[in-house]
Amino acid sequence: MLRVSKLTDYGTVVLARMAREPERTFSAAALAEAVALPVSTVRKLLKVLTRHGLLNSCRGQQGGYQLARPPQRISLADIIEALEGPLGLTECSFQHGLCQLEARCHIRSQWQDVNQVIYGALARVSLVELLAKPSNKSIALLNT
Amino acid sequence: MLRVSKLTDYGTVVLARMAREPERTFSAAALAEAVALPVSTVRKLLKVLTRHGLLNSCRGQQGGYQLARPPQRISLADIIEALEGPLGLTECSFQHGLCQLEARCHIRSQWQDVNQVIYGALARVSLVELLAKPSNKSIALLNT
DNA sequence: TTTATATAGTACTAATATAGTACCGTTTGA
DNA sequence: TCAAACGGTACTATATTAGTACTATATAAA
Repeated sequence: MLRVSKLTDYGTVVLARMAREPERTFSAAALAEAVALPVSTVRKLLKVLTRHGLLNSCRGQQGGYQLARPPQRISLADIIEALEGPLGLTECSFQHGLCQLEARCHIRSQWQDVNQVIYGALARVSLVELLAKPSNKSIALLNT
Repeated sequence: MLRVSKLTDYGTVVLARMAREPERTFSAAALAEAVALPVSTVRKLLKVLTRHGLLNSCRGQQGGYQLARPPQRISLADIIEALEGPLGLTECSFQHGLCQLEARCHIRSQWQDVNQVIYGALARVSLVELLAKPSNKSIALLNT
């Protein structure tokens, strides 16, 4: 239903939590505790986010994870791309040649436009906006 | 990967084809032929679109399907909602009480804003835009 | 140098959703 | 009356997602 995966959903929750203390280093266990999610799940999540450059990690005692960039420079688009791969509403908008209709299809380029617009909207929401308590603020921002 | 289902994808192709002859009544077989998709699949698709008011149907010999509204009044948002249910990027944005984190979650309302923005973008693309050959036209439109 | 802590990588199972198809019933025009 | 065409539903196979566990490696502190 045009839904992000649960892992992505969790990702935004976890990253938003981290954004409240952007300098702090969190262990997976501490984060799981803070957002009330299973440790295994949070661990998986953090690994992926690290691999995609949104987090820095440090092993060993006193190790943990830290935001790789200031919160205002980590967007929903970044998070979704890290956890779900490149955004593409249709198969054909993601990669050429997968769709057998491609030759006869007249609407491929239009889907690509739509993708770009949605990407733009998601890119304009950073962890800072995500964290902002009151609503309607981000909306205003997004519609510029 | 933030992707619409194949059925939705097919739906846009089929409806775009119908929009090229907005007054014409198409049988499922004729449409399937026109867009090179299996008849069974197209049949399923048309039934759902009819149930959701995007098409009018007529049974019997000489029966078939017809756009229920002028093409400029049928949007991607309509199509996606018909085939995938109400748009909601996260579970919680769709319905209250599903997510156990809700009480402790600070970003629910932000997701709702994001949904609205994406809905708006999809609502602004009608079958007419979808059909328009050259690209970058819809983009300009969408960013207003 | 040893040990406890913490991440990295991977693999696996279960549950869910999607894709695709078929069948039977009903309506309607010729 | 018959054939064309939609309506509803059910079913199977496949793919994806969700959740979890296990082993290896790195690091800081004792």
